[in-house]
Amino acid sequence: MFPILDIKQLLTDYSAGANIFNDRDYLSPNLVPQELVSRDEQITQILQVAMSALKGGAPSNILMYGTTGTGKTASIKYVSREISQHFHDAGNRVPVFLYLNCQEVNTTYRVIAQMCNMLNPDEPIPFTGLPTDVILVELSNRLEKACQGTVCFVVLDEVDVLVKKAGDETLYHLTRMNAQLQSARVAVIGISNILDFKDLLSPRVLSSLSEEEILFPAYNATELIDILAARAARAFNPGVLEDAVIPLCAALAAKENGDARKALDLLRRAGELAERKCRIAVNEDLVYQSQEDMSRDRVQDFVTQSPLQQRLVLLSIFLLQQNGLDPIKTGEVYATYCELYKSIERDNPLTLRRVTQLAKELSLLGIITAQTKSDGRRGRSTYLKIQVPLKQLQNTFAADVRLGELLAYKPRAVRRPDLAPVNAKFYKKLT
DNA sequence: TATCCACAGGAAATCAGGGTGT
DNA sequence: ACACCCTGATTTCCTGTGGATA
Repeated sequence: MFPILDIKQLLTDYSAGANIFNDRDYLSPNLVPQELVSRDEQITQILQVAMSALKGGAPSNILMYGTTGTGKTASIKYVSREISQHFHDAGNRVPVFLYLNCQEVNTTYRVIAQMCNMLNPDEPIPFTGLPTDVILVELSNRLEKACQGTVCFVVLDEVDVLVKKAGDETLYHLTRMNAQLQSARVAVIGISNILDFKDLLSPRVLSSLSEEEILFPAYNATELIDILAARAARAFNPGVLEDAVIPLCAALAAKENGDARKALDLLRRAGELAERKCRIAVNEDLVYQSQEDMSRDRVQDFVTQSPLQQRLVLLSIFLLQQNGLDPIKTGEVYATYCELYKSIERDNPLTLRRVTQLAKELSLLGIITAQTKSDGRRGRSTYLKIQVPLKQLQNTFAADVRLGELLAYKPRAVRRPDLAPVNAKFYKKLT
């Protein structure tokens, strides 16, 4: 017989816990609050530039910088909401704000197509197939129709991702758009997470895009406390947060680059944990636990969602580290990857070039560290090391249908450390 | 001090898979 | 049916490099 799940008991337990949340949406990083903490200066700047364009001046393009969770996106959304409301209330033509996230929309074609679709959803542009210059013409037609006599603000969030991937051609087209338009005008607002974004731009784009630059510094712990307190007052029911909770979330997030998004996430998770555990209040312990959960979930999500090749590369590094190899060099990782790959697939493994690329991606995600060092005559290589708890990775791999059984595998580099280091000829033979 | 190792990583090409208009 | 387009993943080709060692 299966044990019988006592639903009634669970329900009773659950109801006995306090009602933690009043409205958890207030802890969502996507919510644009009524008041933005510590961003008056930046908001004023955006507003000035935008209003000058709306009064008929030549629209200036804006570049906004700052690391993740410093309020860039929230500020621009806040300003666009206020401006739209203002023009609406005054009975004037409301300016158009097109918001695009370049993490998702990351090629010239897609940006232009997406803008077209936002301006006129009734005639969708196919997601591939058409030449880019054709949809550029279509875009200027649609801008002319939709923004007659007013300004279209094109907000390109995470614009650095777009430029890194597709170059600055998109920005070039957009900043030149005004020359072709009769009654509508376009202003580009680029939001970048990296501070040296301008280095990625060619001079022809740089001069027009960086007409106005606005810097968003990281929040310090005090500012984060203000932000959290304002949100928590609406998100939680009175009395459920212990006093130390908000300062702790703020301190933990301040340590990690002053990321408000992270601070909010931490607070929300702590609340959810209290709810699940039927507690009557949120305390420090729950915050620490949530922090652990966040790191675990991040790794788990990555491993379960990434493609086979990426998982194999991570597994190779894991096995080498698990078996005590130190340091772990790219060459050994590649050899191990090939061994693993051949044991589960018949066709060719990836080349070394691609595997180094995948390893680089792992290090960008913070799952491993990669440090390039020279061993003199024994060559130059990158030393890799896993940054998350090995136990955590082991559990995640163990649950992987395809890779679970490979956990017991001992890489050649571990079995026969006496063998000569792998070299270019060796790789040729493998691929 | 010139050499040489074991890669790093940029650039361009290729491939397969999804489309388009005529 | 055909010529042409866009995309993401990958390969191919290549030049560059830090520093122990001959």
